[in-house]
Amino acid sequence: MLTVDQKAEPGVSAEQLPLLLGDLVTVANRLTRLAAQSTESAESPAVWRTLSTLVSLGPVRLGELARQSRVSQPTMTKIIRNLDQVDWVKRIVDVDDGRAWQIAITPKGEKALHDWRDTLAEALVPHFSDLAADELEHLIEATRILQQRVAVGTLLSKRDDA
Amino acid sequence: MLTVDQKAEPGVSAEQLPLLLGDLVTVANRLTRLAAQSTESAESPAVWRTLSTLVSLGPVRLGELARQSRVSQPTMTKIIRNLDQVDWVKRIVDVDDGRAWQIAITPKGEKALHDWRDTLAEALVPHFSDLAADELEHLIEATRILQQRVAVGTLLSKRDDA
DNA sequence: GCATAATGCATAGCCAAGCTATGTATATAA
DNA sequence: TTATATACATAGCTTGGCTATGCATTATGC
Repeated sequence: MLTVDQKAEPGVSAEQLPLLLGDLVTVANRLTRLAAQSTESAESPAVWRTLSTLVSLGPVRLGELARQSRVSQPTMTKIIRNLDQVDWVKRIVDVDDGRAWQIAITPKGEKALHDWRDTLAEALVPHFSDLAADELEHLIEATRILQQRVAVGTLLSKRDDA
Repeated sequence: MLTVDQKAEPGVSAEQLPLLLGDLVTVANRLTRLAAQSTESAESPAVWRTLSTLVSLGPVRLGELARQSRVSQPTMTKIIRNLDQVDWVKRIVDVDDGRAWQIAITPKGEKALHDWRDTLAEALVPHFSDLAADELEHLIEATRILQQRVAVGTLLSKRDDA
């Protein structure tokens, strides 16, 4: 019976997966808009995404930060210039390479990110506070799965590194 | 036992929900970037989001479209101007109100959206094709839940309409 | 019916996040 | 040493965001 189940499931995902992905990406973008509008944040998702990456990875090269954020290097240069100006990140000379910078989040940047997350939670909780336990479980697991799958370098083939 | 379970769950969600929402919004934004980068789409998420809304809702007023997309009206005016120029949407005189327009998606726009979704699926499937059946189930359910919750007008309190 | 207020959309102006192309300095390879 | 590659900055462009304002139409109040 387990063998039969395993044979059946790949077929299901092969049929459902493409449709799911379209819906998933669309609703993800809607959620991003909901977050932006409900927090009335003066900063953009790119800012929070960048700061989150620095918290997760620690100090990292500017180019690597761009890669992790899935944006071009000049875009990241611009984002960092803005964040540097408000002291949310700092540039550290990379002693191993005279061309490179290490970018690190500052305590001020960590606080800003923390504040944003608090504001976000407060704004969004009313949309989700009546979730049933199993629904909440789905969201928790889906978040975990997505975090794993969107992480840079996890593609099954080498295409993601191309 | 059911009563005990129900009493326990609200407490869990009250503690976990804020943290989950921060992670969820962050990963949603990452997914949007993954989608944009892997499809190499010349169009932005705002375009696909707008076209998707028109498919879902049918012809709708420009201002209502802005509201459904959670952007300001002038922003939507700009987006529609671009979509009108490439014949992905059409403007229809609103016979009930001389100030208003009805905006509808064209067959050409529907095809463009369909093509994008195909391209998206093709690009993203390698990231998700090895999902276990239960993982896939979590994503499917989470997508359904999010679609419900980000829909305009579903907030528990009236704040979303303010 | 007329005056006033409200509404729907367009325009204006600004900013930030995206991109590709190019430039400059440094590091690596031959 | 020279040629090539790499890391980041700059330049220029576009689009999606915003608020403020303008204009025409509609709704409301008297």
